[in-house]
Amino acid sequence: MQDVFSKLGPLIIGSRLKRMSDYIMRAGAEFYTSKGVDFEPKWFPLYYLLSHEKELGIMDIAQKLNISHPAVIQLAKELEKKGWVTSTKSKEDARKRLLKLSKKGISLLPQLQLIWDDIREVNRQVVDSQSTNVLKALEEMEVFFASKSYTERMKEFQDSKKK
Amino acid sequence: MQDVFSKLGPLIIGSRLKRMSDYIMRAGAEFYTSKGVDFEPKWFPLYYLLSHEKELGIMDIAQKLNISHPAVIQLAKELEKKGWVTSTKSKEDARKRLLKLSKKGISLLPQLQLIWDDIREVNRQVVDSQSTNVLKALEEMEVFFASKSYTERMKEFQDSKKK
DNA sequence: TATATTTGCGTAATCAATTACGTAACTAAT
DNA sequence: ATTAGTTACGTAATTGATTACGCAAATATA
Repeated sequence: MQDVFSKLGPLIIGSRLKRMSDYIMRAGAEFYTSKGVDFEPKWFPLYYLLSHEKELGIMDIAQKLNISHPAVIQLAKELEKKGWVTSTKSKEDARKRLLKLSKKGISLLPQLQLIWDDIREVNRQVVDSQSTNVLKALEEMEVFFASKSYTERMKEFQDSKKK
Repeated sequence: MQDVFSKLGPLIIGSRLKRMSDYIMRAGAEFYTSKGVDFEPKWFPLYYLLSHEKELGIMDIAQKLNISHPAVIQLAKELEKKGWVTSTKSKEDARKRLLKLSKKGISLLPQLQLIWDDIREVNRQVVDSQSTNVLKALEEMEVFFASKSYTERMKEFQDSKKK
């Protein structure tokens, strides 16, 4: 976006965040491809999460990743197809299907780690270049909305105007 | 996301930006609804752009908004259905279809302005609450990547490691 | 002027993720 | 022990946006 939107400032925080995130995600995808690794950025959160936990149910994952449970099912299906993830029925709770990395999935980890290290490094360059740290800003926003949601703040502002 | 990801830092800038943008956009949608206005946040950039220009071709818009041209066509279709946007064939260039706000679309503007003012106000609260300004951080990122793309920086980092 | 290339637009297919809905298993309350 | 309510999961439909493709008009080139 250009001129017209520069004046908008706070009005379009959402759109601008989206635009930047799209940009970075796309570049990430390119990078996996350039390294000849058949891995997609959208798999990262689930994969990474599973690499740090023995096994997790679908809903647990959905909550931790803050995505819908059908999204988890979909991602899991793809990773199972790759042979990197397996699932077992829980013995304590027959409703639960537990996901975990397969041996093959675990054995891929070191290779991915190298790539993640590179991504982390370039991202760090970004952050280091900034006088205003985007991660810190995000952190602050998250805290801000955790204490009171956007919608609540909207309501309160509305009310305050009426008086 | 929680614990597991907090250590990730720079690695997941993209995902975190996306998460926050989703959150804000969703809240925006809620707000229009609560005000009883039949308007969706995704329409904002196109609508706002057209409110500041006489008329624009599909590709011009796609570039200005940094979205694909089919996306513009789709959005335009929706706004035309609402009766807020009309289109005419360009006389200078028979390939071009020019979009502009209809009278009805223009007459809706004042009402939308009020809502946008409220959104702007709450967004300003966010920014004002921050010791680290998210808009400034985004601005810096945009400049950073404008001077050299993410992918280029990746390549350079790869090369520098080889030596 | 004829031909090749580029540009603007539209449609179709695809993708990633969501909401809505249904079913089965567990839990709580009587 | 039954019943009601909740939770976990799966599928289907929908949404929003993209890429791929094709056509027609404009532009550049021979």
